[in-house]
Amino acid sequence: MVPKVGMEPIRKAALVKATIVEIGRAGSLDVTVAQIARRAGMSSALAHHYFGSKEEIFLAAMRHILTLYGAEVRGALALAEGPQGRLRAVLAASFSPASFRREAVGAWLNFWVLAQTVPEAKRLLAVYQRRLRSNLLAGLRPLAGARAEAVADGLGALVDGLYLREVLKSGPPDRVAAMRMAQDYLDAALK
Amino acid sequence: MVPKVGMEPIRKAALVKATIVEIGRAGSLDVTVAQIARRAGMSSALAHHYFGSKEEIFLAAMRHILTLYGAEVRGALALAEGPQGRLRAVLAASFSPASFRREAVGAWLNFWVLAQTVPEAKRLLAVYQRRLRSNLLAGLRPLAGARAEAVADGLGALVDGLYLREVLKSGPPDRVAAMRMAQDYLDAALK
DNA sequence: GTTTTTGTTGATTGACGAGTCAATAAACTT
DNA sequence: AAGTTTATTGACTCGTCAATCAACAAAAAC
Repeated sequence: MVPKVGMEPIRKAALVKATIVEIGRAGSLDVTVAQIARRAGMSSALAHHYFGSKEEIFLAAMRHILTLYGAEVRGALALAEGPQGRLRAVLAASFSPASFRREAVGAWLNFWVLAQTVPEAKRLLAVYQRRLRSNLLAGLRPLAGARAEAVADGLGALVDGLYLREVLKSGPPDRVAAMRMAQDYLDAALK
Repeated sequence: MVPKVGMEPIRKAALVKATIVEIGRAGSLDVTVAQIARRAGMSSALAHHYFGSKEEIFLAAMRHILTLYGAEVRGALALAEGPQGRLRAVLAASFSPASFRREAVGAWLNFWVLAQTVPEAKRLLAVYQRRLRSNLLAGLRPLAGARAEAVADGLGALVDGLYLREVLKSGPPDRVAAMRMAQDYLDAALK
């Protein structure tokens, strides 16, 4: 009830976070703006005021998740040494506690659905795929030569598949198992 | 306008087919019963009459896709010889023209979303996963021994991932490429 | 100190959609 | 032939929800 100045970024961040939580809870994009706004501690009118439309809210949430993931990758890559280390770093980032948590994975799946109808969502997902691919490729070329591309594509699909399966599993996410599975693929492909 | 007897199975089949088409078109589960009914050539009231609710319609569509896939696998398996042949057969069925077509893949993704909220949908998807796993396992045990389970899980995730990626791609589905990628994984794992 | 910008919400609008119902008609049953 | 079951739909109810609006309050600008 006490309006303060400089709220915009705070409100927007709160809405983005609330959106991911709500999508994760609902397990679908059937989440009302009112729900999101309530969780973020404001009226739905305010949510519309800042974002203009529900679609914009979703897109902002997507960008947030992608940004988070990007940061994770950069961070891990900075410490990595050698091609093998770089590859491990990329995989570790993909299955990091922050990225591989229930909410985020659930949201991820639903963003995939969103991408089928909203071009901007498709674009964002394509950016993610390209980035993953080129990161893997950088590590793979010295190790796999001409086969690097095929391995990168396979590994990318495997990572996505592991995310997908995580959604259906009950119980807490098992990052270690997922990580090992990706690593096994890599070892077998490089043998 | 001319009621005939014995329409129930015909109407139901038409609705199921229309559901898959509409979900594929829309790219989401935001499809109205009226849309589905119109495509199936009847009123929405009739759709409700036969299925009771929208959710039941979705579940019937899921069962249909799973049944189709199951038949495909059985058919391919009948002709297969030896463990290698059986594995190839399972993969061929997974990427068969009927299963790996746009509509079906799009519907598949959305059923995954449905499984997050509708227990019966989750159960159906679990059945599919178990079946795929045990089919792969049968072929893998003679070839991979103790590592069979890990390979089956990895290959299963890869197949799901390839489906997922198909959704985002533009252009017609490339069954051959998907098939090769799965086969490469297999070859590498068995090496 | 008045005007403008920024923050905020309750109330309302307008659309849409799932599910129900009453009514009509043909086809089987007895 | 009367009664029951199956097929079929147009019209309606009831709820939900995205988006808008009018209004109020505080801070910043002038």
